[in-house]
Amino acid sequence: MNKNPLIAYMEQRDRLSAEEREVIESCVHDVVELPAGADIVQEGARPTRSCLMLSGLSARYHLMSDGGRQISAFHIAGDFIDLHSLLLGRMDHAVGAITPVRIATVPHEYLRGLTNTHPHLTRLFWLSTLIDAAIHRRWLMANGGLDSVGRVAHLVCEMYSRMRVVGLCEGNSFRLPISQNVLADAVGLSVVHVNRTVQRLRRTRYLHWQGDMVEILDFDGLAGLAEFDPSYLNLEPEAR
Amino acid sequence: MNKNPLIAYMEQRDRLSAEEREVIESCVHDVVELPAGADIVQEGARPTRSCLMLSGLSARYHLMSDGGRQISAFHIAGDFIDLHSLLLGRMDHAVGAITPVRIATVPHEYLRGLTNTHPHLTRLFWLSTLIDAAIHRRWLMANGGLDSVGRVAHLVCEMYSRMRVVGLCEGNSFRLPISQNVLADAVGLSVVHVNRTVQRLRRTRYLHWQGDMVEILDFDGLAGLAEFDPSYLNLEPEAR
DNA sequence: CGGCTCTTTGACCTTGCTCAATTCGCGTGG
DNA sequence: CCACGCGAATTGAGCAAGGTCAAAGAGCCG
Repeated sequence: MNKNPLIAYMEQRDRLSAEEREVIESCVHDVVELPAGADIVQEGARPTRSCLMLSGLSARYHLMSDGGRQISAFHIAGDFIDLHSLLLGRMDHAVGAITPVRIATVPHEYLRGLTNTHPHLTRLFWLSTLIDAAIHRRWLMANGGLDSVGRVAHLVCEMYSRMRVVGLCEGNSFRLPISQNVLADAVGLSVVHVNRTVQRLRRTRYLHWQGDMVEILDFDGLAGLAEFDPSYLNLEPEAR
Repeated sequence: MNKNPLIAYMEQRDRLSAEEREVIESCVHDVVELPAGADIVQEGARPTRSCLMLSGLSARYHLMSDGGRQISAFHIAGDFIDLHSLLLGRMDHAVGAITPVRIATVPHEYLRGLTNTHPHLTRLFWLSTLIDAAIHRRWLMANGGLDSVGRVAHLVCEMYSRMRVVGLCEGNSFRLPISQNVLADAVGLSVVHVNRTVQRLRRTRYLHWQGDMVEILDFDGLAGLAEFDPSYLNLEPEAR
């Protein structure tokens, strides 16, 4: 993965002109590294830059009054994690690094400038936030309508599908550096129950899940449990 | 409410030029009425027009394999219910009319044209989809981290806050034409449990809820149950 | 080795689900 | 005016998925 992951992300969805590729390339300028556990953006902040993930895993979350943490999305290389802060004033949630991350920070002025000069690129940026919203909807479906096994299976299917696009899979295997604690916060279950659910999932033989490594053995089987249909990820190139 | 509700929606978030107001006005052209229960957009469709709610209540939903329906958002006057179909190819969910609705349908070509000529308006359209996403996130928080009372209270707080903006409240009262069946599909609980939850909510004396009519008696009390903070709705005008 | 986080297990409890029946409001046809 | 039908609201009883508490392994790093 030498290629800029945002270009990979975009080209999975539409065709880019040479100039557009250059513009995107120029976004990767101010690169920052943060350790696992660090907050990339804090809830309530009013960022003046947006962050593009270059590597690692991060999560959007919100702290509940009982101390619990609810995760509403994971972000991997190629994801613009807080592009929405360009137009939304205050951050209504925080973004934290799950693993060590490398991110490029892009000034809002620069992005706003692009919206005045590059309509097509603007639509693609917009698109990426729309896909985020589609993912949120899917999580609502999964967390509201599936049992614990389905929820976890759904997350695995989604992360697998998204990681493939940006070249983070080897064959049917990928690293999912999500502890069961974090997993629990994402699917809205207790750690104990997540643990038992993962064990049940392993017993299905649809996947191997050992530590960080997940190998998909029967994607269709897994997708069946999760009622997973990847079309919400908009992985087909199309004129946008 | 003679005013175009989309203009009310936009002006709650930013200042509009006279020309922009005109452009928005011109979107309300092809008006359609649909009865309660009708599908406004079907899952899997590839719309060539987007729908703007003028009146009534609609819901985005997805049918689960067990026949259940998971609702991921409600839409009221002023909401662009499938603006995202402009850039996303296939609808990953359906939108159904909960009450009879009046909608304006706007051709995608027209909207796409605006993205080429009106950057500020484009940002505002983008903004409206970002607010939708913020609402999804909030629902994820509520449905994942609150008990049944909190979830229902959250929905009430949100609908109240949103309806006020577009002039659908009288004092502290508003119509919430959502049957307990529909409510159950939105908060991810069974009808029976929703019924008991609503009764518990009534006993708190934070609200009067009789049939369709909800009167908020103690918003802060309700917001406390729901951990509700309206800032995610971005109700403050700001240069975007 | 010691400390730390993550995983796993057991026992018991609670919230919310299912099934089934009753009631209520309201509009329609007789 | 009244019986009837129908969807929505309500209630009761028993069940089950998932939560809580507590403790024991496992893996990893200094």
